[in-house]
Amino acid sequence: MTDLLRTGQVAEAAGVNIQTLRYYERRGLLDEPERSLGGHRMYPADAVTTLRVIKAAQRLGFTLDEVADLLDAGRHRHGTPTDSGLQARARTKLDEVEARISDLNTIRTALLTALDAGCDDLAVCATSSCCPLPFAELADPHGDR
Amino acid sequence: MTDLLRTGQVAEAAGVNIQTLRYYERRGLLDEPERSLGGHRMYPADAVTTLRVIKAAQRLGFTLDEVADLLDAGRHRHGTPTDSGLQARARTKLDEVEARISDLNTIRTALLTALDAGCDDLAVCATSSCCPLPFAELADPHGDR
DNA sequence: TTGCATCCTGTACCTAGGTACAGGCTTATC
DNA sequence: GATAAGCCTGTACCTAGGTACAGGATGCAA
Repeated sequence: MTDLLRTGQVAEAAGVNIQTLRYYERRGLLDEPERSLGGHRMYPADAVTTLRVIKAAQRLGFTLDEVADLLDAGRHRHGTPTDSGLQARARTKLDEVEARISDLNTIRTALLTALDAGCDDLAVCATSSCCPLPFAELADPHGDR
Repeated sequence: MTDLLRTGQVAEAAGVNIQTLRYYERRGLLDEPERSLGGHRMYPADAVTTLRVIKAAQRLGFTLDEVADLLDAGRHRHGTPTDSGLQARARTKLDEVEARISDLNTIRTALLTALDAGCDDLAVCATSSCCPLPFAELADPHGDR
């Protein structure tokens, strides 16, 4: 009952779009807030904190699904000693990030090689066996961050 | 007239989906091939090479738009001495890749920090000022490879 | 000539993480 | 009570790089 915030205030405070709030609610990242008699959402102050946590986790490379999981794990653990799985998940994510860095280093090396060799036309390089560019190998361009 | 290939043969040889061939044609990456009397596409053998070049450039981190540009630049230069712009573009791409690596290293450090500090619940960390996780800073999660 | 594999076009769908818009209702201020 | 700002819902759209499907035509071998 104490100082509830309206959608616009929460969005402003957390630095996100209003639509994003509703999107996160749909995705299960944000609890459904109370409503005013007229149906307007009324958020407790800690919704802003939750939003900040979501943004921080995203910056660490977690997808929204993973963040939802993480928040959920934290919530269903009031009383139990510790371990929300955050440690394990962070380790997994660290592995992913390191793999990605390693891929990018491979790409970096290939680009340096191309610069070094003075490659000037891909179509030509592809047929002149002297070009050092790897036209078959190279890490899977598996997208993602 | 010499040994033209059908869609399925080209796709198979280059290791891509048939739909992808048509998609690349629409995007301007692949020249429109000749057609049989009945309207079936008939590709020259070097279409396979072009596809391999496209895939290689993608692995180097170029988007399809950039690859289209690169191929085009190569084509409109039959006769001129050198410089298709590949060198300059490779340098630009190298910068992007290095920036991405640096971002990921920042993320990596943050994850290591969280592991080190034994952080166990994001929601708790966010409110306990002793948590070393950066809830505001950190590189823009700018997506992309 | 039959039959089946291959190919054609057009259109819709997929992931991820949102953003935008239309049309209408609520809240707050004067 | 009027008016403007803010909020509601539902739905469509965006990027990037494809993939899938329906319904019909073609190519090729027996």
